[in-house]
Amino acid sequence: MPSPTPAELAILEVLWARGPTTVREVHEALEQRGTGYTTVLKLMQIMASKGLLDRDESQRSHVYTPTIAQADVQGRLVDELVDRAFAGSTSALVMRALGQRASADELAQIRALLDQIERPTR
Amino acid sequence: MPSPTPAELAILEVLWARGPTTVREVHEALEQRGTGYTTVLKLMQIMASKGLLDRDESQRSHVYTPTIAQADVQGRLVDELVDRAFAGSTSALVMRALGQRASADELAQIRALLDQIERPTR
DNA sequence: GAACATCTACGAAGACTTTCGTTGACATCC
DNA sequence: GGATGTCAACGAAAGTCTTCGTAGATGTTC
Repeated sequence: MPSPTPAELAILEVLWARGPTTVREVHEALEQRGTGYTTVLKLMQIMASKGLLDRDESQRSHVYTPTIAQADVQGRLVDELVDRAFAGSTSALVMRALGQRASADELAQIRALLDQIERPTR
Repeated sequence: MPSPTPAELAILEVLWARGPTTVREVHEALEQRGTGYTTVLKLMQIMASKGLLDRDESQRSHVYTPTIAQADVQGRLVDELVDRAFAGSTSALVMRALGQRASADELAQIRALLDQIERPTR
């Protein structure tokens, strides 16, 4: 299954947030982007044919559902970036990200995650 | 300046590793990919016209140099991914990355970085 | 200097992504 | 049941990315 393109990702975000959704609803959610209705429709049809979405045609307005979890897609995209731009080093990516846009709160969150990974609850 | 495409990034990696380089050298470095010589040449010409590379034409074999630092490109790509797939949350990306492929060594590295960020040397 | 190799330049082709206009089917409302 | 609105389907267009064949210029070798 291919990774979603940027426009596909925007649609997936809506579906992940709302659950099974019609084209109309997705289009309304993406309105600020200015993408037309038929554009969203076409993209979702393509995504269904790629296997990124499931389609329920029992109603006149078809209802679409993502076939992949958001976490899986995020993980895949992270892996791709690590491989393409960080020579496979996850820590290199993390350190670049932290050095760049991390607030104190975020740093604390990450420290907590490290604690949790290294000292798993029993 | 636009972000490099995947093929452009592969070329940039060679240039960052070797410094100013001819097309021939880049092509040889990318040989395992199977990309032809003229493909690499064309890409590097396009990159020069985009401003991603500088070109020294004083020799018959032109010598190319990146105009951007690797760290800058990595930072940009991280920012783009954070915006596209993590709703702008750097820590969400970091936590996804850590949960996924981080070895014990890498976790220790990151913990050290956190220490350094939060307790800067004076 | 003729043959050969190397290099740049150019154009074009194929794939993919995103866009939307148009059409026809279906539903709803007076 | 005719007008209006909503929907899916389809085709096509424009843009980008990647690829490479061919041609012409320049250098090298014998």
